[in-house]
Amino acid sequence: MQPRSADDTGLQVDLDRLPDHLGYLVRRLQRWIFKDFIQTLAPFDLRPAQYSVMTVIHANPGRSQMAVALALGIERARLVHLIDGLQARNYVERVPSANDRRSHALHLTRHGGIAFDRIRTLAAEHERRVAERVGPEQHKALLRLLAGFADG
Amino acid sequence: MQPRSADDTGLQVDLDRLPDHLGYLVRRLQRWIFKDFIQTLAPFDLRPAQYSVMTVIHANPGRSQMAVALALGIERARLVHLIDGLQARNYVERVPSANDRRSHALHLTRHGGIAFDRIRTLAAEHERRVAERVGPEQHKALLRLLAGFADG
DNA sequence: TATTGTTATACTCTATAACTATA
DNA sequence: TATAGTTATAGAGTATAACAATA
Repeated sequence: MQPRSADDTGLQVDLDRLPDHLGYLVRRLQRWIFKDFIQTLAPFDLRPAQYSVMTVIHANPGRSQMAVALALGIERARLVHLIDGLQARNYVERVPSANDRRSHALHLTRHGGIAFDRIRTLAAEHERRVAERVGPEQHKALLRLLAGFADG
Repeated sequence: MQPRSADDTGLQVDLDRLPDHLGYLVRRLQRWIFKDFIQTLAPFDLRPAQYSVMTVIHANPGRSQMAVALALGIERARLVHLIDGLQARNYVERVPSANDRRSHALHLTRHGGIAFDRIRTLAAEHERRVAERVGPEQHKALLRLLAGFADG
């Protein structure tokens, strides 16, 4: 085998000022976290966005798609497809709203509620792995530092 | 105008345990940061991934696409398109490698180097806005907490 | 046999615009 | 006029698989 060359993969690469950009660090962490979430939730084939939608519907039954979209910072056009998918799996139902015939009241179905119990268990397991990865103290510090940040 | 109804947008929405998930908080922060980055760099129409690639090539001229891809955690198939775009704008050039005829040595062009100087200025301006948004102390704390995290 | 760059495909997510039915 | 939901489109990013040239 040849000695590795000057432009080879094996050599260290200088990231220069990238680590001074919070966006760079945050993005890399987020990718790792999402990858672990998706793997952990693989038995339910549930992605982070779907989990956040189910969580909000579970905690706020009867709210409209707009309310959920605004709370999560998801485009309402995107939420349509997310709800479509969850509805197709019989996790979520759109109930005609009594007050405003334009909107739907969102609820978890019975099946969705039962699934959500187990989904939550896996999500908690995932979070333990995140804490382990970044360090328990760092995990607490990060939750505290980022608490209440809304990207409005 | 009617009083707002029970499932209306105006009411508070309970996020339940979402804020205990680091992934949720990190994702929302990352979206805000990227949005600001894209706006700030709009004069160059440069996105975060393109900026990271130019930064690494600038700091490590002559390295291969694989080396850059590994350093940034970008799929090599994806990097092909990123380099294509930067090359089409005459920011980056692929030079045939002397040692390994399979690979290209990546360099910023003269034009790319000049642009990068100004791009860096805008990126620093962006970072000041990030620090302002999360708070200067929190910004420092976050950089320290996330330093060295690699999503390998 | 393994690696580099490339092409191709599929899916997720973001961003917009336009349409409908209601308000 | 404005809003809720929907449909459609375009682009970025991720994940794979396969191929040619080269190691």
